[in-house]
Amino acid sequence: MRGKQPTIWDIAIKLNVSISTVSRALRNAPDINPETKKAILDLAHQLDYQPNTVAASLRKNKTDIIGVMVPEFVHAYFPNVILGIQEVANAAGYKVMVMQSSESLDIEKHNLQAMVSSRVDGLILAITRETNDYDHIVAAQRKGLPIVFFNRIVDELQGSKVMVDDYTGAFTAVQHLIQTGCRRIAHLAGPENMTIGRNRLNGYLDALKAHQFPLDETLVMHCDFVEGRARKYTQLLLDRPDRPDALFAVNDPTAIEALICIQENGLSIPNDIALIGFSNAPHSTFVTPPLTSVVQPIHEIGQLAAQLLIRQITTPQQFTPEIRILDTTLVIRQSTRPLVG
Amino acid sequence: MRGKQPTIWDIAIKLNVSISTVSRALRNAPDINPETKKAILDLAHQLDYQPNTVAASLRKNKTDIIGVMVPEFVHAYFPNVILGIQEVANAAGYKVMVMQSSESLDIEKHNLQAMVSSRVDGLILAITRETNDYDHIVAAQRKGLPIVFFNRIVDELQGSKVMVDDYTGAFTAVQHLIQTGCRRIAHLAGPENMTIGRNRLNGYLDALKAHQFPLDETLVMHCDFVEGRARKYTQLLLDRPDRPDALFAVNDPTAIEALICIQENGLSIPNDIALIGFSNAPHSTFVTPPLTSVVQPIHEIGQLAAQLLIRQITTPQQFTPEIRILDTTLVIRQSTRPLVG
DNA sequence: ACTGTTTCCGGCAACGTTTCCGGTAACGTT
DNA sequence: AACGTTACCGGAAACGTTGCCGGAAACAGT
Repeated sequence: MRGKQPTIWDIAIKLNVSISTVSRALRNAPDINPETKKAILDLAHQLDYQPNTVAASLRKNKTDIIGVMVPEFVHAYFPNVILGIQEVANAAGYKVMVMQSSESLDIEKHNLQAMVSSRVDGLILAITRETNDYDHIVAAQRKGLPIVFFNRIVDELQGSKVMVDDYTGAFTAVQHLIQTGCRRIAHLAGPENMTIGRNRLNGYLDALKAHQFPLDETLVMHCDFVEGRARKYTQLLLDRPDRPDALFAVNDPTAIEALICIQENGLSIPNDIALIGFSNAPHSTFVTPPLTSVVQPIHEIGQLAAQLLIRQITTPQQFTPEIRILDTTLVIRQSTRPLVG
Repeated sequence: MRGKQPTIWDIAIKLNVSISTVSRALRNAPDINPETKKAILDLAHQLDYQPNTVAASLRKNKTDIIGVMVPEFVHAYFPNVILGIQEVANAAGYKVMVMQSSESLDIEKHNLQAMVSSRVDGLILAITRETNDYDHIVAAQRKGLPIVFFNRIVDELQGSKVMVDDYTGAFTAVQHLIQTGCRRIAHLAGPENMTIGRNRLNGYLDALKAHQFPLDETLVMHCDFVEGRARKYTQLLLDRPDRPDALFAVNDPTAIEALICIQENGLSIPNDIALIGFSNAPHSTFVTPPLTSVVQPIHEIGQLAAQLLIRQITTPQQFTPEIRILDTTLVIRQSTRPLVG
């Protein structure tokens, strides 16, 4: 930004008042004459004055910026929660600064540094799939940076967290597969160090157990959110003589990879293999057949995370970490068999 | 950010040097003794010192932040160009601040104000579909804010622009429909005030003309990027006695709406109706049938936009607006009929 | 011993705000 | 007439950097 921008100084001089008065007028403080205030506001408008927030931030020791870091945003999930975040953040007078770590721990560290250097007032964070030590995050927290976690939750970190009821969601999904006649159900799983992976796995396991299904550990494939792995592992499953007749995927992108693989093998969904995803990315409705999926309230996750963070920022003294668990619902489409009876 | 962070002052005192020296060490200036530099760097590391960039920005009159504003990022297009932007921006030492206008002119204005208030060094901008006056943008430019435009381009604005060869892309697409035997080709069009809409429309029209097709203006439906409209208009087309046998959509989200509508009417793609999209959002490969589409180099668009912007920021004196037009390629999948012969 | 040059460092003024601490004038109250 | 109160305003110090300018010391060349 090259061209000199007008400052409160310019306004003050032109109106023969002090900069204090101008400042008072601009952020409508009480101690000011309505007339002078109007004059200042008019001139400010006429000059198209835009306050220099970086100066204000320095002085106030507060940037009114909320940082958001997500592993990626080419799939629909994260953009949608960011939508929710922006909604409540903007309403509360905060700007939102989005960064993506591209599932890389190094970039995550680097971005985190940039965030604290930029003195964001708080951070909403979904860690990388490869984030396995948390020193950088703890260090930032110790510096006083409020962080709320979502989606990629990990027990080792403390702070507010918003998550969904992964266990029940998974349980219901697998139960539905069982009730529609599936007998060998495989799981394309997420990373086990995250609750998102562990809880969905446990829901899967417990649903099998509840229906007296034998446990076959070779049926859980750890795709761990890495692109392309679901496709490979699905192929492995299809090549087995005791091929499964259903797949429960840890999320929709994983499910869609599986779907493509299944169809490439000339198998039909759901007759040969039933398929359930998790997340309900919008385009899970576009694929053929439309994907049965465990829907989470994506938008609400973002809103809630922002609310918790803002509360922590504004009233830090009475802050205690809060863990919020939102409900999921199973949306049945055509990638699973119809319920008989 | 509550807890007091260490400053160069703390380092200076503890080491009995001046803050100037600390500053020199930190941004490795030449005039400094390697030993003192090492001592400072060590202590900085030990204290986990993170420079206060807002102070530095104020002093340097430069934030090293590039703003990006897009109408939305729940579809894959914009996230992907942002990826390209971040790549070159980060490599050049810039942070990226992303905002979305949600296709609302008011939000666009508001966000733009926030951007100039935050004193971003430059802006990469795709305007809203409802942006029809440009005063706010021109005002920002007059203040010295470098802006490069992409995707949503408009003749009334000047500045660097990166776009794709919409005309040729559209022409080739429609020509392909003709060559595969389609005889009544409709166009689900974009807004005509944007070159993206106008050029694709012209490509469509000229392709028809080049093959001596009669012009039927009732076959171009102005969907203008508004959600749901493509579906409605496709239904109108399908209800006509002289139903078209092909649709050329202004972009992929529009195409997918049309696809759903067609299938709901029990018609087959491409036999009853062939369909071509534009943009190649990744999930256009997931739908059934996979979408024939005009592919644009999305990633490259972002990279190029960032390069142009950074050049303008760093060497403003020798700046002249640059308009870059990237090539598209037609990727043929199964939503169009096979080429005979 | 003198100048000139190099190497390193400190002082200090900015950058544009906010905000505390007063101060003055006008007014009402005793 | 003296005082307290109110309403408004100005001065000035911060916030944490950067970067110019100058200065001291050390060293080289005459």
